[in-house]
Amino acid sequence: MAGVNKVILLGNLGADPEVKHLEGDKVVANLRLATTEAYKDRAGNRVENTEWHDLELWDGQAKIAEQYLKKGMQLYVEGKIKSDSWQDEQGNNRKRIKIRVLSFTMLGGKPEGSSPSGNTGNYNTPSSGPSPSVAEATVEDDDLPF
Amino acid sequence: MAGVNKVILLGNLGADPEVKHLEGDKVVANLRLATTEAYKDRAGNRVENTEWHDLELWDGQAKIAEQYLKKGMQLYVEGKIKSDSWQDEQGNNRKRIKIRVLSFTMLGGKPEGSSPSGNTGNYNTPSSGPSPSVAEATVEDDDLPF
Amino acid sequence: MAGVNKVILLGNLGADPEVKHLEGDKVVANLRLATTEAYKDRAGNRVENTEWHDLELWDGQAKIAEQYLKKGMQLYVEGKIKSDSWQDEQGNNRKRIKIRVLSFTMLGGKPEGSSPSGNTGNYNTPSSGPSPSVAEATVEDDDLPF
Amino acid sequence: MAGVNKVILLGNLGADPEVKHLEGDKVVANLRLATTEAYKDRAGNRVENTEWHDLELWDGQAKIAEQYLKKGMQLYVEGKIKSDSWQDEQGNNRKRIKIRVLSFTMLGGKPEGSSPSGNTGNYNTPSSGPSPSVAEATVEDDDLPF
DNA sequence: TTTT
DNA sequence: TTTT
Repeated sequence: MAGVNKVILLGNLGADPEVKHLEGDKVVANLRLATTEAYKDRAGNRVENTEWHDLELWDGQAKIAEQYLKKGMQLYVEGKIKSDSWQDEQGNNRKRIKIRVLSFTMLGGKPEGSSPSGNTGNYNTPSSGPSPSVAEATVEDDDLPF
Repeated sequence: MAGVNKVILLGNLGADPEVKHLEGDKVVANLRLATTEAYKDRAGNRVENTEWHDLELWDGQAKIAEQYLKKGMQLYVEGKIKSDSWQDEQGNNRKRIKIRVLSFTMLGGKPEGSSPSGNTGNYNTPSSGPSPSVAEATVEDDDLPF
Repeated sequence: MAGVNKVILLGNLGADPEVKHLEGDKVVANLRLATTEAYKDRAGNRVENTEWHDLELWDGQAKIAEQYLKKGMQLYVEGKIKSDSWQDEQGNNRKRIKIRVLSFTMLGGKPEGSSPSGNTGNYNTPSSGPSPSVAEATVEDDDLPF
Repeated sequence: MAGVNKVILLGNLGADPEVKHLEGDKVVANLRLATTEAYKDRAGNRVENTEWHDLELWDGQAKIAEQYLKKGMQLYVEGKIKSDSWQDEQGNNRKRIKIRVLSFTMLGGKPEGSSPSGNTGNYNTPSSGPSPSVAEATVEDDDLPF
């Protein structure tokens, strides 16, 4: 029976993308995305809970990620859960879950009013952030705007 | 920054729920849900890909799961990704991901290939399926219909 | 700024699809889908609330809808909100909203145990429901399995 | 049968909230949210398509909206489709659809092209934007942080 | 107008 | 390891 396997995330990148160029023109990008949830506990104290997600993007999306995504940026992502299985060095069966990204939208990064100064290597250097022509587009799977 | 961490699944249960009654009236149910995706490969052959998800439900939801959910049933689920971290016997840091269920809806059905007659122990024995009063309701988190 | 406009529905068809074959091989199907919500009011009485949605499918999807979808069937749908504007006979500006379907999954129809007898023209005549080859596939936009 | 009726939107507010304080402490806020989609047409030209959504929030959410939401802000919204029916002045049956908001998250920002300085009356006057205690929280239905 |  |  056909099913549904859908993930929707909105959070911030913990690091710049890690991109690998494979043989046959394949490209894969891995991202770490943090989603933070805030609530009050029984004592009324504000508690924050952060979940880290491993995202995987391929080909056209991976290239866009490589070019535009930077540590700290806020991202909206749609994808699906995918598990990888392998054996570790001790021969144990291991399983890991990744989010295979199907589309994403860049929402910008640190809010306006924050000081961009001193952020060498930041996503909004050298000048003013992602180029509008990309920042305004939702990036679909296998979309190749180049 | 507030984020979004949302999972939507529609699939079939691979087994009856595993339910644990903990101290202090806490109840937890664990479910295995399969979501199947079908597509054609480059050669035009139909390929099926099944992903298995570990679901976790608590308290009121866990009790409903214990009473009504059975292997083979079709389920619509909303929840969020939650990771557990621990050390295994060899002292390795291990991480595992579960779907914390926030609401679910029973859709009936059983997986294809099962025998529609003579389903001893099936979810719709002894007579005619889940009681309407529950089968018709979406089960929200911390909902306690008893 | 790129945005998100996403609708997820799970409900039952109120009627067979209405299909129009337009010039240039274009096909459009219109569906009425009911989503029902049940809750208890303050007095503890069970209340049902049904919302009716106008769905629009095009081309390949429309043809699948024409062939397989029938009144009463249960459907999972993803799409987006689209508004149409026009002037009515009195010259008033009118606006109407439709759900443009991007993918759908057939979940079957009336639950097992219901009597299919006497349902002439029903979705599960003459024998045993939608053909597996289609019932098992999620139908994506512009997907043409014929 | 229990169903699903879910809407996910990410867009910008076209105006400040319209808030009405009703008898019995009820409060309702109406918002206009634009979601913009960009794509290339057959000729390769970039086309933008904006859809406007009518959002409705009640009580605690409406008060938060009144206090913090301003024209131009970027918002992530989850809700459901709700239709209102009435008769217009000519006695025609009319129907209108709103999005009943169940939770929302403020993402900051304002639409491109707006002037970042001299924003009198803007959402980040008089000083520095939404108070962190609210801006960081997702606002759930019937949540009353006051 | 669906479904339970 | 992000963000506020």
